[in-house]
Amino acid sequence: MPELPEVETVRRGLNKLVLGQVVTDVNVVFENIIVGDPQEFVAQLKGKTLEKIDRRGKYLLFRFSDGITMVSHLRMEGKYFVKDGQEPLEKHSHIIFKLANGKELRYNDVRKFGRMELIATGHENEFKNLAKLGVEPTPTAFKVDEFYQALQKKNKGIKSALLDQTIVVGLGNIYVDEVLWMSQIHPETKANHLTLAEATVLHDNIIAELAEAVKAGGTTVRSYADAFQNSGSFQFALQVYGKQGEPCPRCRTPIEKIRVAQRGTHFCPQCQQVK
DNA sequence: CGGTACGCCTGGCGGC
DNA sequence: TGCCGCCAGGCGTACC
Repeated sequence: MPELPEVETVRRGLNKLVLGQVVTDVNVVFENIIVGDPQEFVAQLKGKTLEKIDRRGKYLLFRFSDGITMVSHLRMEGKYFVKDGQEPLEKHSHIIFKLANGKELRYNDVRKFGRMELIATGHENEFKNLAKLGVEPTPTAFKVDEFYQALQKKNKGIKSALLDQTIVVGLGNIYVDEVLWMSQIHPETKANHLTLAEATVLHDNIIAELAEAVKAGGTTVRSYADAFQNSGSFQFALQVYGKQGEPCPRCRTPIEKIRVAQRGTHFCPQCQQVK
């Protein structure tokens, strides 16, 4: 489900709902969600206080007392709900954190792709999935000249390069199609063929687009919901994602859908041409 | 090393 | 209506 704006929206919601709560027990219904030994996972978290929730790229970092961080990735369909412990369990709730106030933080994931893992706070970069992440898409962390240099080293399509999270984090299949359309760059253009001018436009659009989507509470295409079970509203701002056959908002040429890097890819064949 | 293909899962939808 | 194949916002791993 989620790209950076959706993960950030979930993070903000959870920070309002469960901060300062003590975990009294954890019920692991589907063990494959947990990386490592599920019993150890439960034992480590019992009695710990949730102090805050951070985010790195699309990963949520739950900061518990005693230097424990729970790294949680929602992958395609993961969601967190906060429910009263009395309420019946949803069909796809796989990990249930019981809280001292009688509520439960429930992790729900139809496709069971999400993963959770405990690490030592401050040692994030010893975990290679976190260590390989690129910069956050903010004006302070994400610099045009570094972006351009990184693209020069990538001998693959720009869409694939932006999806792999090693240059800049946060873009997924929806927002990458949107920013490439905004920047008038074909998704199969080799990353190392972009000019500095093109990279600059793309850089500015990535920052602006993700910030706008965060402001809108994310995008709901299928099933995304934040911690309050609200859906976002940014789907109303999408220009090309899911718009195949509809006229390009810029030139009226019908939007096409093709497969790039094994992903459904939407673009305007007139405005976005391979160079 | 860097690049691409496939597996992980369930459910919804369109076509027959 | 029922079944089947395809598709889905992501990542990690295996293999070249």
